[in-house]
Amino acid sequence: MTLKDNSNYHHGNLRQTLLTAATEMIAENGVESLSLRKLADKVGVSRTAAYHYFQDKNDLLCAIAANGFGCWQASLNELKSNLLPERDKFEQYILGYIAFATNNPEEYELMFGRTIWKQANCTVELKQISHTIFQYQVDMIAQWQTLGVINGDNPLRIAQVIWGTLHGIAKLFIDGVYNDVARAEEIVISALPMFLADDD
Amino acid sequence: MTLKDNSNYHHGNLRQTLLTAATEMIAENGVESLSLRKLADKVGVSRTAAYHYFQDKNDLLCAIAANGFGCWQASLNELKSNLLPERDKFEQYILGYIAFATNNPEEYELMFGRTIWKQANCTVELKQISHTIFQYQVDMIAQWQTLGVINGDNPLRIAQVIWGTLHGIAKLFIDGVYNDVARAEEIVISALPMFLADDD
DNA sequence: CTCTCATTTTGACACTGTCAAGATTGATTG
DNA sequence: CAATCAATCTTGACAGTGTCAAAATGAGAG
Repeated sequence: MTLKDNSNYHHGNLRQTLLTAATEMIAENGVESLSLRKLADKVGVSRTAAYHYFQDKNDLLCAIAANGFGCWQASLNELKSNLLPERDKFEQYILGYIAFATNNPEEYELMFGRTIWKQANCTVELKQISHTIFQYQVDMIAQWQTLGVINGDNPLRIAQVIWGTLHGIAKLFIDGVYNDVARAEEIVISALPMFLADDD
Repeated sequence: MTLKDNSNYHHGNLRQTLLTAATEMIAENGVESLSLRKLADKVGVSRTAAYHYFQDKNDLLCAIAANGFGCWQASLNELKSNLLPERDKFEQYILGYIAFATNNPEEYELMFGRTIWKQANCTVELKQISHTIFQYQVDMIAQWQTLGVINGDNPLRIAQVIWGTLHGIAKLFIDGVYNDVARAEEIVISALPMFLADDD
């Protein structure tokens, strides 16, 4: 399907159209298979039109990733504002993380993958929003630790370990090392007792 | 430096030469920046010479990864044959995993990354050797659990969780989400108590 | 010496990102 | 209303990529 409707020139909101179309293409076939030319075709615009809104391909990808972080942030806010006991909230967080990753595998790959982060390809805008969220998560986990929901002495360290675990399990499935994505949730559930404080 | 010595034709052991040169280039600048043409230049051979030994670029990459798994297997064997108490062996395994990943980041990326594993790009040869090693690791961890060194009920699941944690921490650093690679070891050390059985 | 065939090269094609220069058009003036 | 302007989009071009088909090369067998 083609997304353009107007005449060729002065599309109106090409920037947004490009973003959504690109996000769609990535979700379908992965970051690797996104080319600016195919994107332009899909939107019904010439090869280099995107260069008026994005410095280069990398800039586009960063903008998409930034969007993804926005969604994830919203998800976190929703979690924070519900009324479950803290222990259940932590479980929700864990499961929510894996759900987000496995439901949007290609976007997750973009947000947390080497395409963007390797050798400082990362935009300042993206660097800001992502660091904010990283910090936000660390704070959440640190607080759960302070509240006695989860184990460990160093709050920062335990937050990094938990993130690492979630990220690692997600990645093994997303990258295809494991095939059956449905298993990701099972695995992370069996990781839960490792984190939770021993209630006796 | 150029690796060829003979005359142009009938290089002698071009396959091996290509493999080592490619491995070198990947270690230096990452998988993404390896092109068959630059590789050919470095070896002093024409662009398409590699096609006589590898079906395509992917086939080459799989062969390199297979090599990497060979090294990692050797590392595991060495660990298994030392005389430390099992608990210390487990620690050595954990630290060895992170060391391997952070010392050979680009090769690790190739071995466990999406370039090869996504959408069945993986060679049968690679699939075999890697699955053997995956299973080997799972067995090791399962045995540590049986011996009471580490916690958990389902040996397979705990093995997957531990692998996930190691993989995740390694990846966060390798892909550049975290910058200071030296921290990887610290983080994984603080993950240790989570796994180890509570000795009281 | 000639033949054969594994090995390597050359030519070509489609695809990629990106730059520089031109074309189009809606809005803004006079 | 007409002319100009600036934002927006297109065309042309270039270097780089993987890969296929066909040609060239040379080492060893007969």
